[in-house]
Amino acid sequence: MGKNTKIVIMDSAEALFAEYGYEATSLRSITRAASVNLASVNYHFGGKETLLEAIYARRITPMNEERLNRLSELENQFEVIPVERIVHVFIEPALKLSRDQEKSHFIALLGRSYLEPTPMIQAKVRQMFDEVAERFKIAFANSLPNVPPKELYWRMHFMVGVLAYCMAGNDMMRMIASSHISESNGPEMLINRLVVFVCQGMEAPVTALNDIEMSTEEPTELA
Amino acid sequence: MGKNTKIVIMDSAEALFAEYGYEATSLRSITRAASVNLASVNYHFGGKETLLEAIYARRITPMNEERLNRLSELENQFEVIPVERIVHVFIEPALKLSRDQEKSHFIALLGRSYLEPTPMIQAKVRQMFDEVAERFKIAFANSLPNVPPKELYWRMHFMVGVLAYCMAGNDMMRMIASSHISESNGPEMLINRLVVFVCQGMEAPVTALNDIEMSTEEPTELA
DNA sequence: TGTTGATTTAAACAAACGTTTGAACTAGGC
DNA sequence: GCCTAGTTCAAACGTTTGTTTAAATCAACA
Repeated sequence: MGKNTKIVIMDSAEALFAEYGYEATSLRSITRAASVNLASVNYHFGGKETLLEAIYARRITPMNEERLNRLSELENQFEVIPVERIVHVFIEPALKLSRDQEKSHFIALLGRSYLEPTPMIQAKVRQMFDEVAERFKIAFANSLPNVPPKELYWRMHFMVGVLAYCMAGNDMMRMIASSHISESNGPEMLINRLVVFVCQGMEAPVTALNDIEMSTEEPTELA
Repeated sequence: MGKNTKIVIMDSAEALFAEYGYEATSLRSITRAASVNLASVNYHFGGKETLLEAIYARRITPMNEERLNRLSELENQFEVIPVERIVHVFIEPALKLSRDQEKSHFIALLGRSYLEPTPMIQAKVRQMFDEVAERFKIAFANSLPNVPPKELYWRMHFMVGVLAYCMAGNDMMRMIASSHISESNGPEMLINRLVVFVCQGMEAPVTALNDIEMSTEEPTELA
């Protein structure tokens, strides 16, 4: 029966971490929401920090596997993969989780984690992310031969940034959840819009970089 | 002499909040870093939460004023403002603060604040931001007559998202700070790259939205 | 049925938290 | 020089935090 306790704890903690943040969520509020004893967290997970790691691992691993599998499919299917497909395969496995009532809490938690200062969180998220980033970097490089690697590096960061923001769901996801937006079916619409937005940025002509050498009006105030 | 104490406290708190987060930073660590008495925070600011509000107000107000002033200049200068100029005037006043050693801490703090779950922080940041968002929304609408308002709404969110990510400086800013990247002068390079990236997304043809109706491979697992 | 190992429980732990208190101190104005 | 308002200070306040302990309970096998 102990297996069930672990799951109940992770579910409650996941939701509370997402809503109030890791630091602001106490083990007491978690165990109260899960209707288990306070000591259960330390017994099953070792501590608060290890609990968080377990929560990350539970969702991130399958999500990244899906990203990589679907990227492999694209590599088999195309000689040179259209950029939209790469972007879509990167973004969709993350944002589609917000459809799932059960997993939607985690996606908000993960979105925030990208900006979280806590070193342990930083390390954990980065480690799990770098693994897929490398694969996608290669894929992008193949589909965007005109974009130099260094430029690609930055644009991928931008992609991750806006994705993290959408995952965290700064009232954006909440607005599409509350379906007073008549058109289309929730997250799908957001995903499509985001893919279009990111693709345009990824495919931007690199020569345009120096075109925007506009007058900064005021002199630089520090060296 | 009390004025100085307030400033020293705000400076230390700003840096610590940025590095460890609001919840994880104690008043004791703040006052220790500032070399003032523990009770000083409550005496001068009323409490931890009010201290944070004061820190926000100190930097956000002038930043937003600069954005609005420079947008007004553009409105006087152009019949129809080029999109890059609007994007630049929105992004630059924020990211240029990371050049300033003193204010760079705050910009990281603010970047995170966009995703912060704490309700008080959410409210404060949104309130101070909505004021400028409305003005820029109008400006964008004028310069992008082919983009419907609802679409514009989402794209502006994307812009804010990727900007927030860059502000928070998830090791990106750290990499450009550590100048082992030979080319160009730090934040300027990031600003230009980000402007290009965002502009492409803002100007994306709206018809492209439905072009990306790609096979989602697996059936939607929930309704 | 009795015993063993795994799990749950209530209670307590020391440490750290934000905040409050009242006395000590430091200026200017009369 | 004293007095007053503003500020600093050490100390303590009551809570809350994550973690630990040891007894109680449970499930299953011999």
